[in-house]
Amino acid sequence: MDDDGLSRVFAALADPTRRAILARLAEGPAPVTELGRPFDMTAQAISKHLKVLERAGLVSRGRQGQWRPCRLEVAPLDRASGWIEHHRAAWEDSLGRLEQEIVRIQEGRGHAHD
Amino acid sequence: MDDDGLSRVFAALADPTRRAILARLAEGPAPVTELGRPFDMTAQAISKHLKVLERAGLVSRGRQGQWRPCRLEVAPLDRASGWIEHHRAAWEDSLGRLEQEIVRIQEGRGHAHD
DNA sequence: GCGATAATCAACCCATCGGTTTATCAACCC
DNA sequence: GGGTTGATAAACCGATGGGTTGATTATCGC
Repeated sequence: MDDDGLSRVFAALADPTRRAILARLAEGPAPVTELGRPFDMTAQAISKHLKVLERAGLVSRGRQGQWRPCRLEVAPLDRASGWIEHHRAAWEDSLGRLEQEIVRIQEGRGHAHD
Repeated sequence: MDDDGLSRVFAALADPTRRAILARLAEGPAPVTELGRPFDMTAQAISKHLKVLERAGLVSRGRQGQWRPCRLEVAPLDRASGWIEHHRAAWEDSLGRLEQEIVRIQEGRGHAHD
């Protein structure tokens, strides 16, 4: 995978187990074993998923005795969502321009270059 | 990769080349060669990227003579962005509940169970 | 100190990814 | 028809991804 930040975030989101972990963390911090409980998967696998999420900046981990509580970090989510929204908006705009273009043509002025 | 829709969308977004292609398509439809022009990459590689985007539902392709014009499809972007926003909102809510909890404790009522 | 629990590290397996090269198909132009 | 251009298909390659087993570290409770 590519090592730029946005790519890491999207790649981290591209796995249902990791999305479920994030969904759980959105309800509040939790230690690793609790995060892994719903899944039919070894603790090591969960640990790997958490490392992916951590490298993407989506979770941060504390240390509290023998537990390593995980917290959701929203900043990368914002950047991801921001990228999507930005380009969706650009698409809407280009649709708008196309509409105007059609209107201009229908008004008999041909394709615009004013 | 997992074959559920959201995973395909996020996986498709997890590559800078594909994001650049989508960014270009947000400005309006384009044939394959034009999409590939900015990249130091064979046409076959671009074709593969487009297939990934198509399987994710992010682009649709027409046929117009020897060209295959590609269009951006926003519906999957909406679903992706929707997933993110939904869980970001859940996180804000849980922060809000935590704040209220703290207020309760500071008011000397201990941790709430009323 | 000792056993149990939380979590990670390391090595390995197999499938998929991103890219290439080579070959093929389809449509245009003369 | 024949050559050129647009686009894809197929086979291959090195790297990475998601999962496992086995061993290791650290902390708790007694």
